[in-house]
Amino acid sequence: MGSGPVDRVFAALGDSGRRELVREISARGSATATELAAGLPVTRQAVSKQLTALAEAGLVRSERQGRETRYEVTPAALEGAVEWMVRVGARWDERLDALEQHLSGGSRSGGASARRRESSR
Amino acid sequence: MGSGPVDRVFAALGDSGRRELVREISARGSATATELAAGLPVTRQAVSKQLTALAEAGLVRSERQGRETRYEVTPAALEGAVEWMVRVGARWDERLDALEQHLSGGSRSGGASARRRESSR
DNA sequence: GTAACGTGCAACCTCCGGGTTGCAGACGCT
DNA sequence: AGCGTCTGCAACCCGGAGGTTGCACGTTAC
Repeated sequence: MGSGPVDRVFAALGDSGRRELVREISARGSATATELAAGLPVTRQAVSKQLTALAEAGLVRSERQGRETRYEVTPAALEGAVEWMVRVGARWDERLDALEQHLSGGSRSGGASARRRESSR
Repeated sequence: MGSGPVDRVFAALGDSGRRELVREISARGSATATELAAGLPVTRQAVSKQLTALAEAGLVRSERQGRETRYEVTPAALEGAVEWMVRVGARWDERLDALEQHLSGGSRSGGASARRRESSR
């Protein structure tokens, strides 16, 4: 049923704290548990535990460098989740087109360079 | 921070049971709480409660017809979630291209016509 | 060597969300 | 009207997830 990797991704992203972590790591490029915990009202262990969960979901990747463990996002895991959403939506094609336009700001050639960073809130 | 509508969508989709409900409603086109509960090992009230949560997240829409309340999916709410994922991914553009190819089976010209309905399970 | 930093593991606590039971209110049918 | 069905609301139970404290191990700096 839903025991595939997609399930883990959704479950992992279901928590706002973990989402915040992913977002923060994505913004910094990479980060350690201690670094992330410094800017949060929680303990390092809590962050570490969440990072483990995210890693098991395939959303982040841990890499030990010396005495610290750096984490970086691995967006590949999101593909399955997106696909799931696409399957759920009935007439999605038009929406996907609109989404491309919306995200790329009108032209898909620029790509990452046109990436905008304005917060959604 | 993450108090936007996107947060609710992710939180709602974070539960496998709710995901299953969305999936089932999407497959049937529309359904009632009692109908859905019939094929599940849970009570009608449980389903109803989950449907309420999904409705608050904007993923489904309730509409009362006579004495029964039918639910149908509203995929529009997923856009924000997808956009969030896109923002998280750094070099996402190539992945998005690959995703389009993957989803549409190679050609995006057909659009809705190329939509596939084979279940993933 | 030893002190300081960063990490991982384990036990414990607490709270919230999913589920259930029970009941009362709508609506449809005859 | 009277009965059966579908629904919504409220109170309650319980397991698990997120968080914390405490400690031990590896690593870098002095």
